[in-house]
Formats: sequence, C-alpha cells, structure tokens
Amino acid sequence: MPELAEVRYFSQRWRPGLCKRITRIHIHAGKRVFRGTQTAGLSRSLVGQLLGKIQTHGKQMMFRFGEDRWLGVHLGMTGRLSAKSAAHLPSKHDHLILYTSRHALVFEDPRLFGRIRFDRSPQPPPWWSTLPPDLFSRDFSARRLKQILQKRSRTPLKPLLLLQDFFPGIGNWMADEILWQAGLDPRLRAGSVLHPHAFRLHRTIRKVARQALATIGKNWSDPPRSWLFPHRWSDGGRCPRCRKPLIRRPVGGRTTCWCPACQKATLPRRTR
DNA sequence: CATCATGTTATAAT
DNA sequence: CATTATAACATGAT
Repeated sequence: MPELAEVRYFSQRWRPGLCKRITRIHIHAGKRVFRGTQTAGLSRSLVGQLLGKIQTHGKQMMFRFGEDRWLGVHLGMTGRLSAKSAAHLPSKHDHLILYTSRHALVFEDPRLFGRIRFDRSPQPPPWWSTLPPDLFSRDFSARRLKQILQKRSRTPLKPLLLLQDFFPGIGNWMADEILWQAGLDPRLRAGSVLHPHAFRLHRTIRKVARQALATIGKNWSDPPRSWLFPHRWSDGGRCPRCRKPLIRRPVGGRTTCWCPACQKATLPRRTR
C-alpha cells in the first residue's frame, strides 16, 4: 500500500508523540522486520528519550530521539503506523510499539516486508544521508531524468519508475498514474523517450507527486476523479479521458493499468 | 484450493 | 563489470 504520499500520511500518525517521552516499548524481536538491526538494547536506548523529529524521504521514514538516536521505518507492502491510547494491548502484528504517557505509537505489518532500523550516532546514519535526490529537489532535474532514461535505455518505463535509486517514493499506482497522465505506454523503452516527451514526463512526475501529497498525504482524501487512480483497480474500468476500456496486465513483473488509446506505444524521433 | 497483493533484493542471465 | 529479468520473501484477502 504505502508509496510517497501514504508514507507521509503514516509518518504523521505518530505526531502525537512529538516532544513526548518514551516510557516503555514492546517489540516482537526476531521478526523479519528487524533484520540487520540489534534488538537487544533497543528498549534501553529508547526509553526515557524524547521523540524530537519526524522526517520522510520517498518511502523511508526517520524518527529522531534525543540528539543522537535514529529510528528508521520502512512500511514494505503492508506496514502501517498509528497512534492508539496508552492502554493499547499489542496485537498479533504489532511488531513495535512505543508508549508515552498518553499514547501507544504502533508499527504493524502482517506481511513482514517492512523494516525497522536503529542507530545511535551524532549524525544521521549513512543509509539515510546517502538517499538519492527527492522528487522535488533541484537535483531532480529534467537533465537528470534524461540521463536516467539513457543509462537504463532498454528498461521499460514502468519498471524504471519503480527504481527507488532514481525515483524515491514512486510505487505501483503512482507509476501507472504518471505514465497515463504523460500519455506514455508503460512498455516503452526508456531510451526511446526523448525531448519533448522526457521533459513532459519530468513535469508529470512532480505534478502527480505534489498532488498525491496534498490529498492522500495530508488526510487520506481521494485524488481527483479525473485521475486514473480511482478507475484502475475495478474490472471493466474505463479511461476517464476517452472512456475506452483500460488494459490491466503485468509489465516488468507488476500489474499495470493503462489506456491503449491515450498512451503512445511509439514515439516520433526528435525533430532536430 | 488457487490467485493476487500500492515492495525490495538476492541471484541468474545477458 | 553494468544492466536487465526473475524468484523469493510471509501473510491475508478474494
């Protein structure tokens, strides 16, 4: 479920804990979500600390405690964050709960593809500080996009957009939405997307990301009805632009929805 | 019972 | 070596 906007939304579920002290924690140590992280001292490291800062970057979340303790959270496919009352009792898939005097900050993930990390260091840990440019940064430029399209020229657009090293936060529904709005067939090879389509793709990535954050990311409200988003899952869905039936098939191993009439499968060569 | 799932990554193949 | 394709991960919903 969680992509850029959903991750932002869930990160804000823990806001009731901001500037609050952790009184105790509950963990399912040994679960897959803690792979690569030492859980033995986690309670000692967090209890007594204040939650000082909440950040997101693409699908990654970072919670700072005190001055030098960093809790990284990735929601995987089925992870969620929520704030319950302090009386909340752990249920089956609550793999991490941070209790304050008033709340229980819950991380749940039935499918266990998510991940919790913990580091103690004056600066944020390397995995956080080496993340690629986010979709709104100056560095995520049309020039950079064109370089990516050339570097991965044989990769179809759909699986390309899912690569987090290049497009942090884009997931399955966002990729479909972007390609539909940009009028590009998801099976197109990246190398065939040249000016002006590359420039248009860049603009569309930012537009979809911005509006997703303003709706889903803010309060889980629906994106516009004019988007592909509300039509892409139901069988018999029709393109909101031309009303023709949508196609739903795997591309690059993932279920993909597109409009065969609106999304171009071949592009004209650059004119000059 | 079979199929599918809004993610990532190890491994194989090119 | 760099890029691309596929399988696997673990569980629940349909």
